[in-house]
Amino acid sequence: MKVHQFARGFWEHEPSLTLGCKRLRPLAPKLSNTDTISPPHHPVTTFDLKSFIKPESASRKLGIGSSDDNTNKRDPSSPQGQAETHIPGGTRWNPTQEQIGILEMLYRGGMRTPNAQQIEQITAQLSKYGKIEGKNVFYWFQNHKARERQKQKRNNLGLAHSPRTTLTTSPPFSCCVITTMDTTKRGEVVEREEEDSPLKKCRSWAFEYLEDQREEEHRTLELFPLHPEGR
Amino acid sequence: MKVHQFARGFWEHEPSLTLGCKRLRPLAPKLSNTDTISPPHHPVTTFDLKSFIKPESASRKLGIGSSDDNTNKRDPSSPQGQAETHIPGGTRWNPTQEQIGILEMLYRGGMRTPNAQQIEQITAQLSKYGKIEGKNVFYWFQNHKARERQKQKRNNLGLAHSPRTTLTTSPPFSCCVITTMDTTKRGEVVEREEEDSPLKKCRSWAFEYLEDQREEEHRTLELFPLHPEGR
DNA sequence: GCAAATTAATGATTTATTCAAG
DNA sequence: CTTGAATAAATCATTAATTTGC
Repeated sequence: MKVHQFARGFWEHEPSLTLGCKRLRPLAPKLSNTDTISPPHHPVTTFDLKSFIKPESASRKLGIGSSDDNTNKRDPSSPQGQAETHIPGGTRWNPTQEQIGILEMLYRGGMRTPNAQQIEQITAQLSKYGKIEGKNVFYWFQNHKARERQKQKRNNLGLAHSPRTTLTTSPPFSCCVITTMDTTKRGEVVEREEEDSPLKKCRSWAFEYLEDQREEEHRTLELFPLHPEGR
Repeated sequence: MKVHQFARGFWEHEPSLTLGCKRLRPLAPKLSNTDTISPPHHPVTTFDLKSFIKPESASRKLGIGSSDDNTNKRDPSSPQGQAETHIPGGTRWNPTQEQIGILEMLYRGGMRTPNAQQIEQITAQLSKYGKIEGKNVFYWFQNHKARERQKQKRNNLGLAHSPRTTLTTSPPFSCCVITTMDTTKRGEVVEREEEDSPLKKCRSWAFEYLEDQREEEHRTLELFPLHPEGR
């Protein structure tokens, strides 16, 4: 691996003096990290996070085994069927097929920037299919939205205009392909796990969730913060 | 009507504040931030949460319209969807003198992007001087950093530089920028300690906090992902 | 058939912009 | 006009695909 990491964006300061004086004092043994003090957060989202990880450091290993409280649970009974095993213990979120499916469905359904409450609910649902945190959901929407935009922009450049705006990308939502699914509701884990079952459930949940959200809008909405997360 | 959810702001809520809106409901047992923050032990805390509000598009509105979403989007005339949906009482943070003082001190001390844990601690401290939430702290750093940069850029342009490049903008952090503190910087602005304790304490806290942070860095840092958000 | 070496995707952060409260 | 808040755009970084040499 390489770790090149240089300060980005200095268009703002020239190489004039100081360079040499920059980092005297090691006090920031930040390994190879950025200059800031640490990891960050987000606008409203704040999630948190891991901080310094040294790519090559051997220390970080996945499975550390000790999973204290929250550790992952890697889906409960998930047959998942995939031969794969990414049980990462630790790095970035690696979405499962089901999770992606639900997210895309929500996206197609019109969701773009879910609020905290929605994120929480979505996360709760998705966690049935694999380890996931709220921030992952948040990021997914941010990235997906941005990348769909890029993609689209690229396409537009190629061919401008055209009255046909039918796009496969994000249909109005109402129409759904999902409808029927399985009437069993989003009941929790239905034990019958067939290969189709999981996906089916996902779709079902997403569909209902969107429906609920729509109703919510009509209704008043409670606003109040939700809980924090207890840390 | 609109009233959308507005969950904004939860990040960390203060125990008692409440905006006067409807926010009954105790919700989660958040820890009191003023209290000690050390929970069991979490490597880096995780804040989580966010809020984001989608004006109203998400579900319904979008649905009906044609897929304009990807079609053109980015219509210059229509900036972003934010706007509207403003809560009545929702007001924005109005920092007190003490709070600003501490924040600036931390900034001068090199802090630029505090992580969740740091934000939490800072917030706890600042809440002694007025209502404040974690996100306010986060935003403050974001904005301050960005605006210092702008300011600096403007200056550079105006003066075509000059050997003096005050690096107030983004010092790598290591350089001791901090020294100032109470050593009587210029003596002017500082009202000296005679003043009352408030400011003094602020400075004192900020100073010590930075010191602690530095030590922290030397010390180990655990790396490994961390837990999710609890709940 | 593998596994190092590349490359393509995409998760996670940071920076730039925008909007509006005061 | 200042600046808190929120989003979008740009980047960075890591993982999964894919390719390539053996």
